[in-house]
Amino acid sequence: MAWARQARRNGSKAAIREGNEKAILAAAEEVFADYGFAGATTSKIAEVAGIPKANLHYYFPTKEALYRQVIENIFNIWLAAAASFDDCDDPIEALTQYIHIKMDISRTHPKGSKVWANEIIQRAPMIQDYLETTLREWTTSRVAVIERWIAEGRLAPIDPRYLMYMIWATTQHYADFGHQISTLNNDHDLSEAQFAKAKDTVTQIILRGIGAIK
Amino acid sequence: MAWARQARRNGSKAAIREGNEKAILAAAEEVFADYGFAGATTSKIAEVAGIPKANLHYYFPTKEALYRQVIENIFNIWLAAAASFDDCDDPIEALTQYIHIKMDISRTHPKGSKVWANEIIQRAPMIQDYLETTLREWTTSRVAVIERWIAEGRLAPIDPRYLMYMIWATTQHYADFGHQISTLNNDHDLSEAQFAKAKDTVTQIILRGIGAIK
DNA sequence: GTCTATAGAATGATAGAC
DNA sequence: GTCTATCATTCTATAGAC
Repeated sequence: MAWARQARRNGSKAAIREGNEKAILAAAEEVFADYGFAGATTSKIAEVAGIPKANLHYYFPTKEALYRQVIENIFNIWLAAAASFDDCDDPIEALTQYIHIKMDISRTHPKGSKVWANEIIQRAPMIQDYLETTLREWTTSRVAVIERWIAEGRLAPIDPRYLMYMIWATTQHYADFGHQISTLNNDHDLSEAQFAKAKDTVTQIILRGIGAIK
Repeated sequence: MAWARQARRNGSKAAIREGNEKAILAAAEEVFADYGFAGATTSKIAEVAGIPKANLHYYFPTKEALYRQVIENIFNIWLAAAASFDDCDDPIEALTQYIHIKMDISRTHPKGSKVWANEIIQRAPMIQDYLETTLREWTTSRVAVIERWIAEGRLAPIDPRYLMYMIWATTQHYADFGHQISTLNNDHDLSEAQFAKAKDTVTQIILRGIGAIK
């Protein structure tokens, strides 16, 4: 389409759309994280995005459409992180890698994690389909890998599902409960050094806990 | 007060108040868990409690007052659980006990846990005072105990704070993310046996992870 | 202590001029 | 693509009869 190419080049139409959509999505992630779906208001999102409320509805017809987009974004980020889990058949390396990436995402995308947490707490009224398809399949396949490692005597005989929940819980806690952690850190966000220490502690306890290291 | 005693005996006034307050608090816990503070509506709470909305405002003048009461309840339950942590100076026994009780609370009070999670995700707009006083003091004193255990060579040298966050995250996950866990369990809540297994797995990984057991 | 009716404010979404 | 004005709905909270 000639007009779209030209638009991107000279800053009209498509370029404007792209910029505004980004601003709206960033604002929506923040407001949904802070208030949940029901508590978030489109006017607040528009205010944070710096546009009139009517424009928000021009780009995203409904609050729900906007919300689903935000949820999809964090879910895809996590899925991509999970891929690294498969790149390697050494349990120590694979799990270390996975825990580290999950911790890093909690640090870089805390808002998305919070939106997800809100959605699950509310029993996934909008995204139950993801849970029953993609997430269920992903989990089943990784459980199988861990079971094989156990069968090969490379890990202690723990139930892989509860290990997985533990990894999710612990890593996402640094995003979802980040405010509590900061408060207990004398009202300061964890420094880079502190966060590195947390990441290391989490990894060590889990790997030692499943008998992967001494 | 003679009238109050009599009321409790024959089912009028004070007895009615007690019954209605209980019903409202239970309904409020459920609705706040499902929608967060901003998303919950007083009419929904009244509906779940089975009373007209105007009566709800008769017992609890504002939505915020009701919310604070719900939050205080779960916080006090956790504080009581934490006491058991102190009853014993053996790290294995104390931590096992604490993890078990925290897991049991996730099983028996999932809604309260969710309300708390929502509040923290939203950066504690209502209960920041608890975080800065009671929770901070409690944490500091327990960190000191764990540090002593480490100094005595009874635990591996991990940072006690990150261990504590791990225990909170992992145990509360079974309440806050219970819906996700059920979905991955083929849409069934964890059975008693499965939950016992989860509890055992969590305890084992953590205790082994911090070098308390082999 | 109960409950209908409603005030007054805020919400999601749209119309229509620019 | 922007934005003011506004509609229909829903919200918290209260007034006032019973």
